Amino acid sequence: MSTRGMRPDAGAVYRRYLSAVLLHGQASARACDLGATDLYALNILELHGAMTPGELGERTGLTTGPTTRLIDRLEQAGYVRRSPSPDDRRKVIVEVVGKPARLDEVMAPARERVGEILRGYTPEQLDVLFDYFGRAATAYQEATDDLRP
Amino acid sequence: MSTRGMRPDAGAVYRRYLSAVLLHGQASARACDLGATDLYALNILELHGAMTPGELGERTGLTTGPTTRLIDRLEQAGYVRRSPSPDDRRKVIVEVVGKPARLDEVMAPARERVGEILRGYTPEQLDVLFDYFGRAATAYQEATDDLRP
DNA sequence: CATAATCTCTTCCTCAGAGAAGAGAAATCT
DNA sequence: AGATTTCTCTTCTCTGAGGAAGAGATTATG
Repeated sequence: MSTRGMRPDAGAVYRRYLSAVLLHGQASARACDLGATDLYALNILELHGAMTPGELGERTGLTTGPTTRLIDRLEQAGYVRRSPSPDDRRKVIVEVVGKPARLDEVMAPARERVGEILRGYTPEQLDVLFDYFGRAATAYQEATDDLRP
Repeated sequence: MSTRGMRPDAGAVYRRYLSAVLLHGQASARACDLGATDLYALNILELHGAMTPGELGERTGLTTGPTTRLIDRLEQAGYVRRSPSPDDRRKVIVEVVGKPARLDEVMAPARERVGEILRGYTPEQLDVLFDYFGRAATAYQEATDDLRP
């Protein structure tokens, strides 16, 4: 790739990168029979930490009924655990107890390939990359939060 | 990903980054009422270019019936166009005719934030980042292809 | 040619997942 | 204490996506 200044195809490169990452994520979810909403909720729980069913329902956009059954599915599959809230006995805390093993397995080839790529960079270049990863993660997280109406 | 020799939290940083990107993608799709499979198919068409319903069905893992209706939905919404194959009159070519405007709109805040971040790097650092984007896109694409059984 | 294979599309059926409404338990407010 | 509000969970219903089987059209094969 030609990399001089702000190259004119920067947007195209980034779009292709984003599409490839998204497609791989979707394909991975499919490969381990995880429903779209279920993985969505798992991602939320991993990024924001444990929360109540109410908040999870709000973030997923589901009403209380589907939220309960969503948590049932995740709990059944062993990805999530319900525990009583210490300060409010009506509430329940939902926390991730283990990433789907199958998902890790399915994503392993991609991780290996990315690892291979990263090993090709110098420590200084890796500093740049991981600086970007950290900042971009926050940026996407904020942008996602802003999407909630 | 193997993170030997890198900063100890490299794996965690990368996982958070990946989760944030995936979650934002899912949230964006939701925000414009695109079904998970529909967006999946659109991503495939964008990354691999025009193809026949048969190949699209193979890549999405759908049988012919659902594939036809998937294309119907995308065509109805104006994202995709059917045209007859010139060399085989049984075949149909499905091609992306326009990215969902609403999706672009929904993703704009994230793009703006990422653009802001990228503007903070020197040209040399941008070289590293876009070199990575290009390589990683190919890596994820290959890993996704390997997922197909 | 005639038969088989290929490709898309249609039809019917099934079922997971989402909404609505309400019950029960617990906290909060007079 | 009694009343209201807040949470979670249950039940019922329904929409919509996906699978199976087959029709129609076209191409390939013997």
